[in-house]
Parts: sequence; structure tokens; C-alpha cells
Amino acid sequence: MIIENSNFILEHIASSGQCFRMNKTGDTQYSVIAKGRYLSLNQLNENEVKLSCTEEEFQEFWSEYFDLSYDYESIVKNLLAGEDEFLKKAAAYGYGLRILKQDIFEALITFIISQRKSIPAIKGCVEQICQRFGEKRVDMVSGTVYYTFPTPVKLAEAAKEELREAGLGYRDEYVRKTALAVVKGEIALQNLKALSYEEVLGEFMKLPGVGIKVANCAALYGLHRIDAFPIDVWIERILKEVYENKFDVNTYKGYAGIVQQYMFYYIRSLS
DNA sequence: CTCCAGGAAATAA
DNA sequence: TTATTTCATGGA
Repeated sequence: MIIENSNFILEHIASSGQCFRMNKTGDTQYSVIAKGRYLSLNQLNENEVKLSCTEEEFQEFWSEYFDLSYDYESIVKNLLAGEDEFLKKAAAYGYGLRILKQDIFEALITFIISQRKSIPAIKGCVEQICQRFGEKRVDMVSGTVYYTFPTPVKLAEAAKEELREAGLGYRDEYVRKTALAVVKGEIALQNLKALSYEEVLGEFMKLPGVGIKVANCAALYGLHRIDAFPIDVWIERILKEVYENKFDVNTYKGYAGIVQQYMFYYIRSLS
């Protein structure tokens, strides 16, 4: 089926570093694996994307996953009409980005893995743990073989040696212990939705390998708290060199996480 | 060879 | 409290 949307650019979303299981498979073709499902997408033009799923599956799952009911166009227009020169350029460059509504556990684990790794290296590790600990499936539409993201139980039971073989390095125990905490109910991921932003960060940061940055990523990409503003080395550089440490996130209250995504995507394009 | 990658935890000051 | 050091691994 075909989706019409003025802010749905697959290239930008796939290479924005928020999701590690969306890949380019052709000139205008992409694939994504989420919540056990496989989808292929084709960017027909600036305003149209063709999806391999049925209308029913789109309504039931993918529409929300891609946050298609949210008006990203008005945010881009706001930034373009604003005074902030850096954000003007960032929005003009990254228009079409969206904040995907990923699985909470997957967002948590993949961003624990992400620390001190390049995005290609993260994607490699994530694919490895999916192949080793996930479930093998076949997409009925294309016949593509794919692997689901591992369950908490699988990762909690994973052998340290195999996690090392997957390339996790010293993060092996972080992943295993966090998965175990989820299995034992020491953190109830589904209940986090009811908590405030600050409470959510507090809960995430009790977990091994989760500091302020990973907690914000899990909140933004796993719980869709678009007020979350993850500060990594790139954003840190912007705040210091572009804004001389005078950037106020409260200026963008209600959608700071989206602003952060434009910033991140734009600064990386410059080098 | 060195340096860095969507950082966090342990340790020192 | 804040500042420094260490932690695997792969690629430039």
C-alpha cells in the first residue's frame, strides 16, 4: 500500500542512528524489522512511500511504529521560520525524519550496546545477537529470512562467551544483567509508561550499563518521550561549539527529542 | 602505530 | 560534588 506524507523520508530515518534494524536494500528500497515483523519500503518520491504490508497490518501496527499521526511538518516549518540559524539548516537538511516507536526492551538493549561504538559496529552487534538469540522467521511476501530481536529470557540466559563472539566486548554483562532484571521483574518495562520523565530516567539508570545518555535514548525511542534530549559526543560538541553552552532545551518543550534528532543527523553530515 | 566510536562505572581529587 | 581512568572491539 502507498502512504502519502510530506515528512516521511526513508533515507533520513534509516541513517539517523535511532534504530539499528532498518537497512537500505536498494536505490530507493529499505527494510525494517520490528516487534517480530518484517517490512520492505520503497520511496516512490518526496511525498510517497510504498509499504509491502496490507492495509490491515498498516493500521494495526506500522502506522503507529512510524508515528504517522504526528505532524512533523509543522515542527520543520517552525524551525525554518525561527531565529536559530543552526536549527534552520538542520531542519532543512533532515526534514522527513520521524521518531520511531520502537520496542522498549530492544531500545534499551541496543543503546546499552551503542556505548563507545560506531553506528555500523552497533548494527553488526545487534544483528549478531538477533541471529544467535532471536527467532528465525521468513517474510511471506518476499521470502526474506530474518531474525527477531531476542527476548529478555534468551539474553538473560546467554553465555558470556557467545555475547563476546557477537562483538559486545565489555558490554556483555550489562546486557545479561539488564535482561535478567527485566525477567525477574526488578524493572517493569510496561509500567514505565505511567511514570513521569524524571521517574523513567531514574528507573532506567538503576540498570547496569545505563547512564543518563542511554536512559534518555531508551525513553525517547522506546517510550516515545519526545521531551527526552539525549546528549552524546556529537550533541555535546554542538552545545559547546555552536551554542557556547547556552542552549536551553526548554525552548523546545514538548518536542526537544525531535529537535535533537535533526541536530544529530545534520552535524554528522558535515563530517 | 594511534585515534575514535550515539558512555558508564570505578576511582581519585 | 566534579574530574580522571579504564573498559573490548573494529575500522580509519
